[in-house]
Amino acid sequence: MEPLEPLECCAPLAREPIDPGRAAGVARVFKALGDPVRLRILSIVASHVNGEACVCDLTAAFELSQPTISHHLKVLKDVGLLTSERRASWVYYRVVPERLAELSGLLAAPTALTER
Amino acid sequence: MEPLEPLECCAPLAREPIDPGRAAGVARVFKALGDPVRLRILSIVASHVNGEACVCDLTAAFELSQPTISHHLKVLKDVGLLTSERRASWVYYRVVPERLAELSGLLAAPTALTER
DNA sequence: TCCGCTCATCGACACACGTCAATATGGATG
DNA sequence: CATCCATATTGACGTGTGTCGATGAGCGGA
Repeated sequence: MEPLEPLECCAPLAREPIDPGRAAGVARVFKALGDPVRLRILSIVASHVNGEACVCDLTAAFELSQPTISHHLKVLKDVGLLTSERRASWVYYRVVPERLAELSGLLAAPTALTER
Repeated sequence: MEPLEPLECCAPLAREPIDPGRAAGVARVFKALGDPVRLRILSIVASHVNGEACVCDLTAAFELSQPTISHHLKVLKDVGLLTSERRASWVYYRVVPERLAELSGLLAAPTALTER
């Protein structure tokens, strides 16, 4: 599994049929979002003070084992939605806003034509 | 599986920790997007002339069996991303732009603070 | 150096998912 | 009614995924 892949970029889904290769990359990211626990983790981290949260903050928020939380964090990190930084004994996670913006842009526009 | 659920609505992920119940509903939609074939189907339908495509258009675009395409269409329809309408022998699918806009809004905002 | 704490990895298990061939359904046409 | 075409449903199969307990790895303090 490639570490991050160079960013999706640009054309919204409704503009033209998405390239199969790009579809595979984008699908990986959406698949990572396709789990309730991961969505909540992402939301907790994004809305946390300073925009970061340590693993202990997250394990405390769920009734799930610590390995399970760690697994979900790895999934989100592998698709570039989160980054992590070790500080002393703790590991802090942050969201990658550009990544969210890409996905948002992919889905945007088909309803009200933005310009024109 | 409930047919559509009343629409997600509103607060972006980064505003505050998402409610577990809402997370479950949103995750279902993202999971539907988490497959390359379904992403391509959605994109093909969205960018097709008149904003609609029949199943025959789609089976022609993939090297997959007709039941498989039909299955993916059902998944996308069950989460409210597509609607279908029978016209004579053909069934035409359209995207639900409001649904895409919801998801787009959920992911938006965390990067450049929109107001302020 | 040894211990305790935080987090990651491993191996196993049950279940969900994508795919297909076979079959059913439903409309149009003769 | 019989038949053909387009699409949906069913059942089966292999693979992927979420979860756990057990264990390993990194860091700081006594």
